[in-house]
Amino acid sequence: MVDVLAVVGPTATGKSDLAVALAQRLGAAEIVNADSMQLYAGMDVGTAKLPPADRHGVPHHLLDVWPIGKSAAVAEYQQLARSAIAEIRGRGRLPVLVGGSGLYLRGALDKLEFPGESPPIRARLYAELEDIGAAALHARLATLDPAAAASILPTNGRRIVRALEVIEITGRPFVATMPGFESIYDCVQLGLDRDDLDDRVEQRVHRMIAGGLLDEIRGLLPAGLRASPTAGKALGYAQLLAVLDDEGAVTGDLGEAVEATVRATRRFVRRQRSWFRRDPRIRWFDGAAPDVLDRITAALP
RNA sequence: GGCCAGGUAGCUCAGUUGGUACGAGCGACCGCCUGAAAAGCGGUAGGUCGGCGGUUCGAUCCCGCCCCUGGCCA
Repeated sequence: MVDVLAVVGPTATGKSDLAVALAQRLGAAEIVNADSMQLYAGMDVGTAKLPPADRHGVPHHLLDVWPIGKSAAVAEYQQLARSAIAEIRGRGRLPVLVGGSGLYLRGALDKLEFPGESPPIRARLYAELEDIGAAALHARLATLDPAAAASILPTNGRRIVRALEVIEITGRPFVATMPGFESIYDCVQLGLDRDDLDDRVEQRVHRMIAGGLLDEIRGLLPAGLRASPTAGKALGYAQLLAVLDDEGAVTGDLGEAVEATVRATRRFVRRQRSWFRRDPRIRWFDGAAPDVLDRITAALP
């Protein structure tokens, strides 16, 4: 058997349930979350976090570990994931990474090293971005690090800022291209997809609303969900927040917010597909096939 | 039945005082992504400008008729 298994793919394909079933069938397996939003405590309905009852006794790691106000960070996740993996393996059990956050997955599994960060420097750069615009910052990046500038579009303020930040704190060029697909573990990545995702996404969003997403958001308001740099930008949360006031009263067009969530989620599915599509190591399975589990176990080494 | 507004990209709408449609947002498709990644960013494809006829060198824009939609009046 391998060091670690990963169940990846776009949202709403059934990864969570499948992973539990797989863990049960394999035995001695534990799940490690690789979903950037399920890391947040309190975001349950809107992130489709598996309720404890549906985990069927399979231990889950890295759920609910970050407070709402925290800014998410891949590098931190990388640490958490790797130590969870090490710990599980240390007990002689198999870690099964599950999630659709592509960069997080690669951060956990692959030879990726994230340069440090400096909140003050970043804050200053963002202020400048606000001030002089992305094009001007990009011009500066071009003089400091032509290679990075060449691979980052002049309109992408966010990445330009990060590149300048890294250069400033490390004194070295910013490596703006992803490395090849090389894992630090002996691992197998199982990709789950299905062609009825547009419908499933729509149904799921409506189910979330029916399942109390609005109340969940209201409950997170005091914790600072609205001001939160990451959590408040999550699919569904951002769109609904836009039609809720600080008391949680609906002040806008709720129906439109729901539709916007569906659209944004479908777009997200597309982005996830184009991210995962490039990774030649992923072995794809049709999540809609009734015998996915059999097919997957049959394909395992 | 009469009056008014409107019929332009898959959708919602700009626009052309008659001379190759600058179209926009959303959607679709494709792609990028190293500490916010459910975020951020880029590219491409879509239009007989409701139909028919007329005026004109030329009509999506003018005229007539017709069809459709919404509203008002009766």
